[in-house]
Amino acid sequence: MQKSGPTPPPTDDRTAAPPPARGRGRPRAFDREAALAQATRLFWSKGYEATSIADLTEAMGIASPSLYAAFGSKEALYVEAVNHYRKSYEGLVWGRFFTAGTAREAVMGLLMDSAATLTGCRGDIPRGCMVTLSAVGSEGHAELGEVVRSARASAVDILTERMARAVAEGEIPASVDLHALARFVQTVQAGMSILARDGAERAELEAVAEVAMLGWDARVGGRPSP
Amino acid sequence: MQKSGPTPPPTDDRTAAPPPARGRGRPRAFDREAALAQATRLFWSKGYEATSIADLTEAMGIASPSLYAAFGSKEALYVEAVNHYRKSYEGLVWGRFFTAGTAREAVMGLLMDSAATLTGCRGDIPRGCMVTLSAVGSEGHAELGEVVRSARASAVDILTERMARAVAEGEIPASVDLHALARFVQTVQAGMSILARDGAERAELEAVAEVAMLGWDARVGGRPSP
DNA sequence: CATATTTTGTATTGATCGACACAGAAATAG
DNA sequence: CTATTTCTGTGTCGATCAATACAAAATATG
Repeated sequence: MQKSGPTPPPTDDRTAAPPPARGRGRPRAFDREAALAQATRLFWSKGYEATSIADLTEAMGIASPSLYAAFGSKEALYVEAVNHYRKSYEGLVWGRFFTAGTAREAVMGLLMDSAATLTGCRGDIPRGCMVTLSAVGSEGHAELGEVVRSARASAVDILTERMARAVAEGEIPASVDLHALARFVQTVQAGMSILARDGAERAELEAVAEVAMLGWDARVGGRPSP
Repeated sequence: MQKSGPTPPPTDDRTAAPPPARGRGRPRAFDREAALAQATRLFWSKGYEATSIADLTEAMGIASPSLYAAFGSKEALYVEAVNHYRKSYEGLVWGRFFTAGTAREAVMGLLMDSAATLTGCRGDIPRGCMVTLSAVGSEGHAELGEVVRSARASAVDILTERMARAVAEGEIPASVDLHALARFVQTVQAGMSILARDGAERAELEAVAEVAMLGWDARVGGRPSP
């Protein structure tokens, strides 16, 4: 028995479906991406622990063996859901951040778009940020906690990098504590997720963003830090 | 059979142990308050869903029938735990708020004490605010959601009332949007809980609080809102 | 003392959890 | 066609969930 065959690389990397090559056996009867999107929405609105396999199979329109064959386990499905969330929805919040000409406009755009997106004003999506709210509820699941923690860390990294560029371009004085400023923006955005989940309206969060930008201006445009 | 006896009022109100009158039967072998404190810590750090009865009985040092006899159900125990949390720990965060002479000092004290308390720098307590973090994870438990939601609402009420007093005393111009300002402070404090749960240090949150106070100053001390 | 009342410890309850066995169905390969 | 491979649907696995039944133990009352 020849152990050859174009065995596609054993797919050790999670979250990546092997090239969509159509295999040999019975074809899958459901849309994997659509099912993943439904699972994402469910995890997003209910959290990891509170979402059961029964909830998932009902929302995804498949039976549990199909779920396990396609995604492996509940934890692996959650990891894929987080990645799907980031690819599909983070642009709503971070879009203007990357196109803005100044760091101030970038942060302003981030907070304003957060106010709109997190309150569900961008179509029919759950309230709050899936990654931010995963800070709670992923206790006791080390691997999942690491996934969402690194996602949050990347956000603060992006903020810090953008501000460092602004320093290099002369927009922000070199004396400003960029880490504190990035943490401040992260704090406001994280708080927005909780307020939004609690029912706060878009206009309220926009007013919060405006006050936050006053803090930004005072720190950046004002005198060098004490 | 005479239906008399000094039946203490039927204890319809939850969370209130009837006057510690020693009843007739076998005395309870554990300290109800101490057991409640342990349950509070567990709910606080793991959340409602992720905390099982087995976790609770182990931490409280009792068997499940004793738990149910003393507290009624998991939901009722959680409600008592939230009240215990508020009575025992909210003072660490809100203490200076009520003794401060000005609204600014009150808010500054609130945020600074939050930075210290939420990072566990006030003794051996879990990170983050139990009430804030309950915004997530109490989905699908209507009654519990209402308890923690009203607790959060009372926080923003307290903030607004203090600011209204400051307006009456001339500290804050009447033109300032108090609701937006209260929401801003609530947002920063809520965000701090998430950052703290994520591992942020006290000094980082204090730096965040300082930037937030710059926003306060710009809004309150600055020109009347645009 | 005897009796009533309450708690404790052991052992379960039915329900639900995540995950899977198995056989039939649907496709490709030879 | 037959053989092989893969997916679907039914049914169910052991573990754990929240919540109790039951009887022995411990207190108060009479």
